[in-house]
Amino acid sequence: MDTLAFDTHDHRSCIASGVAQAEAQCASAGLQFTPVRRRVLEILLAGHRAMGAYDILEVLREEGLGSQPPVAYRALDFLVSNGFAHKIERLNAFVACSHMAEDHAPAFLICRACGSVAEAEIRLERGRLGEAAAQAGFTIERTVVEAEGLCPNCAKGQGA
Amino acid sequence: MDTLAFDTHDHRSCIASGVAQAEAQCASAGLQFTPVRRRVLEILLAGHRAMGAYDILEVLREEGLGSQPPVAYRALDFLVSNGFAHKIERLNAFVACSHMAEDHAPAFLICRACGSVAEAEIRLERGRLGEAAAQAGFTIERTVVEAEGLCPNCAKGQGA
DNA sequence: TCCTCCGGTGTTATGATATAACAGTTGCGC
DNA sequence: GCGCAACTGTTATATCATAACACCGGAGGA
Repeated sequence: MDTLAFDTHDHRSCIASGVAQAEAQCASAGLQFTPVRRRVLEILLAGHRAMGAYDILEVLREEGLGSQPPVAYRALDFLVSNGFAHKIERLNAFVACSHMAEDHAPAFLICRACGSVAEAEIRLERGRLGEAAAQAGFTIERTVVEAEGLCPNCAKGQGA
Repeated sequence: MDTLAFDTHDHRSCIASGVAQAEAQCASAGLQFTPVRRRVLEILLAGHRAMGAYDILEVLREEGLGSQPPVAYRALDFLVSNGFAHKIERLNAFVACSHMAEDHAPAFLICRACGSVAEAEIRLERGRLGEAAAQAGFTIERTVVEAEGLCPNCAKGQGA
């Protein structure tokens, strides 16, 4: 469980190491880690929270890296399909992946008060839903697991 | 596990019993089961699959029950908040609940080929994510669990 | 009885999210 | 040089969702 998102910390290193990992994986997989893609990943890593495509687009626009939605969506598609970022369906938003090295099925804890998002790993296939799916003959290819609630910081502050 | 959605069946009875259950629960909880709300639930039960708000709106419109988006969204909000229907975040769509009697955390199996959706029940809080969340001090209030893949029927037909 | 409040409905307008389609560019191998 | 493939830039539009306000009708008190 990665509770980083709920703690204060210096994440300059997250950004650097995230980008470095992505770069390395792209190099070894023959994928193009272009400026726009790199920049979008940096923005996500820097935000360290879920960001909408249009939030990201705004940053890109200020930097002259592209000003139309498809620019952001294409970069995000690339990052998501290659496991460098994830989409939070519940929020229609994106976060940088915090376990880039491993192949994994992501799960998220989303704080409804402060919007922070923590990434966990869950092997749904091995749990009850997985059993039920197997029994029904259903082949799971992809999972969306998102829990919404209150993070420790916000729970302290307001109780509800 | 409810694999109904993957079997052929006569679901006139699903519709009747679903509506009856909702009606009974509304009566006992002092909620208004108005014509629009009833009709939207019927449409969802009849579809027996995930439907977009605008799909539903189109039916309502043909029947003179309202023609603007808020009409559909309000009825859907009512049904979802009271557990008579669920939203599939992955599809931005809605399905009638198949376990109306029980208080439950829904989980879904979504076939990417035919679009059918089966509802299962899962107690995420009791699984690994629940443990991790508890350990991190995170309070889970609501969960989104959706597995995408191939249902048995589509797997037979096309393999991939 | 009448009034007021409240929840629901009808409508306009708009916001937010996402993609289709096509032109232009660059790098690469033949 | 040429064709191809991948990426980018842009226009236009599709799709999903809600804010805001007017109206209506029933419940309950004065």
